[in-house]
This record gives sequence, C-alpha cells and structure tokens, in this order.
Amino acid sequence: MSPRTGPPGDREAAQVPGAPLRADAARNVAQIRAAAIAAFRGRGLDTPLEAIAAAAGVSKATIYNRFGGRAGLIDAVIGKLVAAEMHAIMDKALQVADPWQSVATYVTDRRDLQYREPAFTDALLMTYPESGQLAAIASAAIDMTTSLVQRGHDAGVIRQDFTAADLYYADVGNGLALRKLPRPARQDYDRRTRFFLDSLRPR
Amino acid sequence: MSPRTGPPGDREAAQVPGAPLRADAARNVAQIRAAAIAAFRGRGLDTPLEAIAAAAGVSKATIYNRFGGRAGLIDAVIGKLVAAEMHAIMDKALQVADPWQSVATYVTDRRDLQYREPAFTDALLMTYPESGQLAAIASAAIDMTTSLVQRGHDAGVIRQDFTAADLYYADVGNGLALRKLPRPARQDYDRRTRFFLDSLRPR
DNA sequence: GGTTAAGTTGACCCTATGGTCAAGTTAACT
DNA sequence: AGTTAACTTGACCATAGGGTCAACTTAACC
Repeated sequence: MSPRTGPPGDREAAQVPGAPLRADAARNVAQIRAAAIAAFRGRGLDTPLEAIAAAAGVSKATIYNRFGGRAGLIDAVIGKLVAAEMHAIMDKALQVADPWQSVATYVTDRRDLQYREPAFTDALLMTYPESGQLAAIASAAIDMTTSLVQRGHDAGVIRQDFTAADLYYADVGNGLALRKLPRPARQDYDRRTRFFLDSLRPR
Repeated sequence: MSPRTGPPGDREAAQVPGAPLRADAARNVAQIRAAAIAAFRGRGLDTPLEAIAAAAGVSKATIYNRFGGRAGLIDAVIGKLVAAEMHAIMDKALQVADPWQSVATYVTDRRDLQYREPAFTDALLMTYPESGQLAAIASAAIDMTTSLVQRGHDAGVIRQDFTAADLYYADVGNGLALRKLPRPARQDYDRRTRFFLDSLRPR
C-alpha cells in the first residue's frame, strides 16, 4: 500500500529535485506510465499490475518501487486519462449562458467521455479512494452537477423533482452497463442520451 | 463443472424417483438450498460456495456432490428467488388491457423486483449462462419487453424511437448501480422509476 | 576501471476462490 | 448386529492477484 522506503507520501509526485532518477529508472517510469495509460484505457483501473509491468517490460516490483502501488500509479496517469478532459468539459459547460443548454452540454459531453473512456466510470465510483486525484475529480464533478441542476431549477428548465443525486445515479448506471454489456453502437448510445435529457425537462 | 459420477445432466432436478436420497443427504440438500437462497439474496449469485456451505453446516464438497457446482445450485433455487416472481410480473402486465398501463406496470414491477432482489440483476445479465433456468428467465424477459414495446408503438403511447434494447440497457444499468452504490431510499428509487417512464412517452 | 549507492528482479508469501478425491462415516437393508 | 453402498469431508491442487525482499546488476561519479 505504501513504498518500502522514504517518508509517507513519497510516491511519484514527491520526487524531490535534489534526488533525480537514475537514467534506467527514468526510462522505466516512462514505460510504465505509457503501459498503464493504455491498460487503464482498455481494461479499467483494476487492470492487474502484473499485466502493466509485462507491457512495460519490467517486473511488477518495479512498479511498487517507482509508484508505491496502484493508487500512486493511478495518481500519476489519471490526468492524462480523464482529469484534463473532465476539466475541459466542466469549463465548456460553465461558459454556456443558457441554463438548459449548459446542462445538456455537460450531460452530453460527460456521457461521451464515459463512452470513450471506461476508466472514467472508475473515477466516478472512486473505486480507489486512496488516489487523491480520483477523489478530486469525483468531488469536482459532484459540485458541478449540483450547481448546474440548481441553475436549471431556478430557470425553470429542469423538472423541480430532479436532483443532482439522480444525475449521479444515472451516470453510474450508464457507466457500469457500458462496462458489462457489449459496447452499444454510437447511434444507440446517443439516442439514450437524448432520452435521458428529455426526462429532465419539466412536465 | 459437472458432477463427478452419473450421466450428464444428473444434477438435482434429475433425481430419478428410483434413486431417492438417503436421509442425511436429503437433510443436507434442504439446508444447502435454504443457505443458498439467503446468501444469494444478500450477496448475489456470485457468493462463494464455501460461505454457503458453512452457513448450511456442510463442507463445500457436499455442494459439489449434490448440485454439481454453482450452476446446478442456482438452477435449484432460482425459482424461489426470482423466477416465480418474474413470471407473476409478466402475467400481471399481460392482463392489463391499456397498452401504456401495461408497459408502466411491467417496468414498475420489474424495477421493484430489482430493488428487493439484487440477484435478479445477475439473472438479467446471465452471469452464469450454464444455468438453464437463468437463461430461460432472461430470454422470457427479453421476449416480454419486445412485445410490450411493440404494442406501445402500435398504440402510439411510446415514442417510436424507443426500443426493447433501450429498456434492457436501462434495466442493466439500474441493477448494477443498485449493486455498487449504497441502496437509495425507496422514494428516490421510485422517483427515478417515474423519470424513466416519462422518458418513454412520445414527444 | 574501480567503487558504490541506486535500481531491478526472481522468487517468494499471502489471501481468496474454484474444484477434486481418497479415506472415513453412516443410513438402510438383511 | 453385520454388510455395504451412499454419503461426507479434510486435505489437497490450481489459478489469480496483491505485496515484499535478499541478492544481483548497473549507472554515475571519482
């Protein structure tokens, strides 16, 4: 769960400038990161570390040495996987003036991200709460939906009995279905997104 | 995967009258069934067989002896768990004359069953396709939704672009969310059921 | 090119689970 | 009450995965 040596929190991001990695170690870090990104994309954040190590051409012990375990590895790559895109989606939605369009844009883009990036569902579910970055994404997303729904209520463009928790629940269900079932055709998925959006409108 | 002795298919239901169980074996079968029903209710169809054996006061080898493995055990109890209720729900919906009410009744009852019985989601997903009964339930449910949706389309009470596959996808998502997240309050769950039903209506 | 701290790794331990079987136990029949 | 086929089970093997460490390798510096 934590690195064998060094003070608590001494994983990846904590590489102090005074202790640069040796050349071979730096090379391995890069290879592990790349392999982790590819593996997390394809199989989710619960991909066995041994598989990632094999893809990177190192032993799994090296992942523990460099990243301290799964949580550290996730922290090191989650930005490339979903954090950056997630923040872009939130910014985009915030810049849409019309309250309904703002919600619709956010929901649509978020579902699109879920479709393209199964690992995002893991982030949503905080499957690995030890990862600080994951927790940050999840909590930012919750804040975002809360304020979007509030705005929609105030403007009368979302039914009053719809809550942010309802949206979260729907997203989780969608993400899990996407994981378990054969991936639906894009047009079917988009149609379901429209159904969902329609169900938010006032009666 | 199959019993060690006897011809293929010699599991549980295949107990021929000419070969009645010995008293101790019959007692064990009853205890295992009861333990399996309770365990499947609480933890789903993937409950470790060892846990069920322990609850029944037998060794796990006895489950293999009597039921041939997980699939046989599921076959032996799925009727008590969900098959009977599922058929009741289907019959009830078929007896509602109004096409919209028929769909609404079916969807509502099915979601209610999902809420009360997490194992039903496993049935829906056919997590254990080796179990004949599970497969039968899943396929009956699919036939049912197909014909209900068709009837709704013909009567103009369901939006034309909504398909039976959409309903299945939604049910799976709901079931998985129910499994992963803390169980929502009944009133929240029912509200979400209403949202979903609203989203089926023609625009 | 020698020294050494940094780095890597094969081999290991651990848990959980599915699955099997030889050997012992017991119900049932005579 | 003796015999035996039915039955049960502890002990076993296998797989998958997380996690650790002593011993080996090597980059970096003199």
